Amino acid sequence: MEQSNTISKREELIEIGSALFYEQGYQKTGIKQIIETAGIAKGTFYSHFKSKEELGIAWLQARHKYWNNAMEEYIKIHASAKPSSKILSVFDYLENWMVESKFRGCAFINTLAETPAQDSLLRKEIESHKRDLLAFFQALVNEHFSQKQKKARSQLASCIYILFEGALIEMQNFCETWPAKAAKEHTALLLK
Amino acid sequence: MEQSNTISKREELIEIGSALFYEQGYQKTGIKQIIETAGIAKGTFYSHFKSKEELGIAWLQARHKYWNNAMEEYIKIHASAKPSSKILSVFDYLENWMVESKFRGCAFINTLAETPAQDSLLRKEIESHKRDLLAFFQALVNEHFSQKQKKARSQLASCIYILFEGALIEMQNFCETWPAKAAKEHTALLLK
Amino acid sequence: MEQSNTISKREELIEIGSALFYEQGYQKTGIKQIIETAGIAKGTFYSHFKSKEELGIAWLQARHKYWNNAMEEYIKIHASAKPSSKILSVFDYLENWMVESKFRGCAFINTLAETPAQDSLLRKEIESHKRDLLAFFQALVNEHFSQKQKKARSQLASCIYILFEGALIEMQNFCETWPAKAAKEHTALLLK
Amino acid sequence: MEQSNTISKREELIEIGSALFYEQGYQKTGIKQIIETAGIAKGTFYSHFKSKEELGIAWLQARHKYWNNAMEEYIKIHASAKPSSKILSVFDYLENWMVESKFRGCAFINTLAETPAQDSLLRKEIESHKRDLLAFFQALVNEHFSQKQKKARSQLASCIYILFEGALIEMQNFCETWPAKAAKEHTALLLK
DNA sequence: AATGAATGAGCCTTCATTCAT
DNA sequence: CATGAATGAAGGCTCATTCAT
Repeated sequence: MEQSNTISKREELIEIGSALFYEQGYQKTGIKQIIETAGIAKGTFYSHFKSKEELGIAWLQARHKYWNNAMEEYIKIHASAKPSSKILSVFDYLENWMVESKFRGCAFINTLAETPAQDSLLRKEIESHKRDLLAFFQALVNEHFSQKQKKARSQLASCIYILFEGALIEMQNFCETWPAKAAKEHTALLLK
Repeated sequence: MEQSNTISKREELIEIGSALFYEQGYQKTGIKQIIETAGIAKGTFYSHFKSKEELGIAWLQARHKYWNNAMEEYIKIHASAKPSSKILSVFDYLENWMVESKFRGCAFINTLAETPAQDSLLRKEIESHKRDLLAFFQALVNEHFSQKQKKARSQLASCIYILFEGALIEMQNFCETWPAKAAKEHTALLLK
Repeated sequence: MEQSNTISKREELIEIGSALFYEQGYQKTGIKQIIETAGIAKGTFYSHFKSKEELGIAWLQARHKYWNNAMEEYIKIHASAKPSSKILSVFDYLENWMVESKFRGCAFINTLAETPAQDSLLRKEIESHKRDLLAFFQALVNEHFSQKQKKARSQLASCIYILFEGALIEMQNFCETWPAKAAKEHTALLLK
Repeated sequence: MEQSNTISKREELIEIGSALFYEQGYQKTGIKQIIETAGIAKGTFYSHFKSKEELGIAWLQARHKYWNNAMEEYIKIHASAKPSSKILSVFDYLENWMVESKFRGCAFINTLAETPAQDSLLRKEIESHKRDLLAFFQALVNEHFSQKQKKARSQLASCIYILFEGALIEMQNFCETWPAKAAKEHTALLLK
């Protein structure tokens, strides 16, 4: 009964960690700040997570779900049923994201930049998230150009994906929206 | 006399810091490791740089020069005099960079990810470096499509720039070369 | 019915603790490692033992029984009925112990070294165990030299005991068997 | 000038650490307590020692010197020039040590008990200290029984050494002086 | 019995920087 | 110009124990 409207401490810690990791970066955010924000003791934190990295992974996994949901929700509202409309809508979503929130770029790419070790568990989450996004574009492109050859469609999806990623990082760099606009405009041409 | 073939201590520190910052990230690299690698004392470091950030800035400035030189050198050798050839050559340079060195992505983008504060001096260097790269593409696009309208040329340059940035980050993410190839292939179409 | 072939949880914990305490030392072994090895929760541990020290005491008590049994068993097999043979056999037992097992010295002496407080309950177990060993030698010496004076016999037993203890600690230190051999050889002379 | 009557901070830390390590044990003594006793900051400690283990080693090395000096000093005062007198005097030194100070047994054996890892640097110091002591007895035995065979002398020295070590540990265990007395008495017989 | 979240002091170590020498 | 001791906060993490469920 209680349980349904209360979030568990673990989930609360993921939420707190998520906000801090995203805003300040993974490295710069210490366990101390997390537990002080949560108002709990060190040991309590470590009864929920065996390490900082475990919270980091939980963060990225939660963010994966959250981000994808938000994107799909945006598309549902703003795009038509046509796959091309959906693809273009993703670039609007990107622009909207920057404008509407405390935008600090892509959590996954930021964490990638902080994580040199290729075999890090964080890197696994990052790569997996990005593979999903690429697959998302691929599926829509396949639908849009159903009669084209597989290779051509694959190249197109890659290109759109790269444009999306490039736009995302440049918005973070310049704190401006033109990269999203430029990437969208060009993607529109590609879909003709 | 001595001075001409000896690198100054300051420059040596920049070189050491550069290697460590790039490989491990700016945050993860401590002053201690830098001075131990250089074989000097704490105080000596701080007589050359007033803070870690100052070394960070010197690093990015040095890297800006180094990276641009390496790129221009690559173009000089591998591209023809035609601007379109030069542009495409930049994507080969990108691929070659990953294959030939301990590739850890773009030092500037990595540092951007670690540096939330927009007013940070590091951010200024990052933005400046990227503006230069964009301007570089713009100049070549202008030359290539000299009869087109300014706006169209500007959009094209932005698009190529975004493709380049996206390819760069995805190579780092997937540790594969296809993003550079895909971005180059598409850029080739844009230049027709 | 069940009970006869199942070990109780308490005994299982003593066994697990014993192995870890002996191998790693009392201080270095944490409750966490013990419960994880046992596959139980923190609270469960504390429903069986009111403190770490209580488990420590149970360990030493169990070890006392185990070690004495093993020694007596060894003597039964390797020594004749003569008390002198039994005494000398104890030194063989010592050497065999080191060779045949993951030898880490005497659990009691190791714990003594970790336990400065004289009034500690652990210290009581340690002293008691060692008094038993001394009494064991005393009884055999008494039997062997039944016509000698009490004081002389007491001195001899002490001396053999000290040789045994010294050999034990030096085997641990040097990871070699010569101390047992030397102590045995000398004890043989004493018994002539 | 100042320097000659001031002890360096490093030496002061070794002194403080030595007292605490000996009284409480190596594991139980934390860096926190050491720096609080010294009245310095954590970082200061780590500018003098790169780790706790380094202080531990410095402690054992200092104790080696200190203990040997004290023993030799004792012998110089209490023993005659005869090697047998010197050997017996060592057992008096042992008894005196326990009576005159806050006796906690042998720092080396205590640390051995706390240090399972055979390749630990602490273990090296411990073994080296004990080898020295054995060699010390050996030299005196050689002098005393110059006409005996090498093997016999070696066995005798080992035996005296083992008696000494055994007495030492049992004094710590029982908090009584009889082990030193018994070991001495027996050693006296051996030297006849 | 059994669970595991909660505690708070502690673990060893590193951080960037300052400053007297 | 160089040294390295000094700082104090913070780094991630473990400790033995308690207690509501």
